[in-house]
Amino acid sequence: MYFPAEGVTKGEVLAYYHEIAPVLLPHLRDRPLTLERYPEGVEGESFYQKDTPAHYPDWLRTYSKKYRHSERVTHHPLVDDAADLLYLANLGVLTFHTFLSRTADIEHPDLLVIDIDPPSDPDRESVPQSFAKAREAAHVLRAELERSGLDPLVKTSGKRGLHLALPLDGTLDFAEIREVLSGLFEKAIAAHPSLVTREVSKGKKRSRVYLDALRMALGATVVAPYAVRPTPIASVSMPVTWEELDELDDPYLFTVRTAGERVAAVGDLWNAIHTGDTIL
DNA sequence: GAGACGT
DNA sequence: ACGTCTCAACGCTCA
DNA sequence: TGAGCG
Repeated sequence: MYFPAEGVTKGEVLAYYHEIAPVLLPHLRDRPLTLERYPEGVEGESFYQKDTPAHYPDWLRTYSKKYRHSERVTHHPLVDDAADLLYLANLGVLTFHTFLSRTADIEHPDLLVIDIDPPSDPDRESVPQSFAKAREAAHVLRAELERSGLDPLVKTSGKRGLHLALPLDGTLDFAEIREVLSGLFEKAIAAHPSLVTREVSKGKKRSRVYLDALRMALGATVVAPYAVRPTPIASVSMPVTWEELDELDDPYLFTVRTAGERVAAVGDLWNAIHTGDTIL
């Protein structure tokens, strides 16, 4: 029993990943992964795992990376097919976190992600209220990008926030992307100072949407679209259209129980990530 | 979830 | 034969 | 310098 509050079992999680594999796999392909594991279910202990222990099967490819403050080389798992995906899901992986670059050119991100992190003050703000601010901020960032002729994709994070994304052509490195992003954020903040901020507030209470350009870095990760999140209801990160977003007032609407049917109906709304080649 | 290690 | 431990890590800000 | 944060 992985999600006791909803009665969702480990078997259902595996069935979900199996069902969603055709749209999920292209987003994982060749991206080093960080795994977020809940081997005893969502109410049990959890841990992040970057390295691949020696006892993992040898058909599971890995990407080796030496971290500055780590003695050893870390062997990030790579997912090529449904077997790889299900092997890892069977270890209790709920959330797959992906690099923003691929193995072929690890220094140059092919994915720009903007994390819309809504206000978090449970005393002052309800989930619908803070999500409304996240939607507003998403529109502000979208409008700013559109001025450069760019139209980002959007998805729910599966928790309270939103993720905007653009495919990149791999010309710029992480530092250069951070610089572009900083400029974009400054413009957004200048236009809407009461809505968005780059300041981390003390006491983890915040009334504005937090924008963090530092998340575009080698080794930093983002929650993959369609990934399961460790919430009581087994919510998932779900791509949506901008029109849908305006009608959406529950960031937790999509779950392992409902996502399959939706994706069968609308396909992968983030498919453009694989074909686009935005030049910033 | 599973191996390493300690008791 | 069990119980316990481990399984990430960057760079900011504030005390 | 170190803990806390995202």
